[in-house]
Amino acid sequence: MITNPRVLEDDTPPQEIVHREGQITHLESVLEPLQRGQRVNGAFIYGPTGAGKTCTAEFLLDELAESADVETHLIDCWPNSTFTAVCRRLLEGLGEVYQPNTPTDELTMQIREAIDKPYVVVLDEADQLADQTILHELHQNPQVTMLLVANRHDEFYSHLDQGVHSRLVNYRDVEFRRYRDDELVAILVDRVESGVRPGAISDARLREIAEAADGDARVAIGILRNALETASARGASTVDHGTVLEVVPSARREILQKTFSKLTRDQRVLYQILVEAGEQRMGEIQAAYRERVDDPSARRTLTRHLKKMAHYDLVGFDGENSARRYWAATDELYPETA
DNA sequence: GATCCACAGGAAGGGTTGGGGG
DNA sequence: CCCCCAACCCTTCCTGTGGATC
Repeated sequence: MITNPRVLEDDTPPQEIVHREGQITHLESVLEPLQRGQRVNGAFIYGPTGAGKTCTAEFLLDELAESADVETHLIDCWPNSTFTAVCRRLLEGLGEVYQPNTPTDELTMQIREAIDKPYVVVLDEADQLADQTILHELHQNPQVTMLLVANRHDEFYSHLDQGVHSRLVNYRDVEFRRYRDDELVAILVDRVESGVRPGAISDARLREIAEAADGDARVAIGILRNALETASARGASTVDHGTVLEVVPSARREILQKTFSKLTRDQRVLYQILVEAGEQRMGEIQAAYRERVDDPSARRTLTRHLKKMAHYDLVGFDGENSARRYWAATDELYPETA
């Protein structure tokens, strides 16, 4: 049934980017002066997960690298949130040797010297940067064009310090909204055409998958793959309605599991507490946490964890200051660890 | 409306870790 | 093998603010 498993992985780039023409045109026009060797400030790309931000950014980088004399690079700031970590990725991308324990000002100099022609860098998950010095540094380099990618526009800008903020004012904003169902169907069709035996899955099934995915392309592709694998394991020749409905939870759980695996012990305990107790305030969470852990971390650390988990969409919260309440975003129990 | 409380989140300092050089 | 240094994560301290209470 599946002829090319690779195209059913959510991190495989699509044959062609569908339904992002507006954003692509906009970004191309922003980057266009690079073709004539002129300086370009950059852009701020924002929207929910699974809306095609990273995918589109990668596409633009490839396109640029082919058409103009520019160096391009994409850095995921989620695992590279510190100044040094980003510098390290930058240097590696520039073909330089990164020497551990180099003082930060030397790293800065090394990067300045290594950038000897126009350089376009995508900082994916830019809202995860713990230190904004790198934004400052890259911005003031006339050779560098930054494409910043994050989930929420206002949240990102409000966390910038004044100096950086005022410099990014003239960055162009490019919004990616959730995909509509018909757009998700088009994305799935693209995958099916290049990786699935013709006739194995009908348009009606693809539409059901799109509806269940709730605007998230990554989820949609996950459901598609699960449905095909399940049907084919049963020896069926086509995917039926029941199979789609049946695999939705496991496809979602699969994505959740990936996220779970990145959590620390403290984060797992916090999540468990929220699943079991429902909506909680910080004081209650901390009390429950202290009962379960021998060497509890401080309150400040816990709020940091919760914030981070909220970014993963594992935890939700609402309210300001003393009115704040946290809850688990799903009711999926943390898988037992041996 | 004054006061207190609970909390968020910034800033600064310390402990720990790990690589490099003597 | 030991010391130094940088990084990084955590803690402590602090300020600001919304909500509750009287």
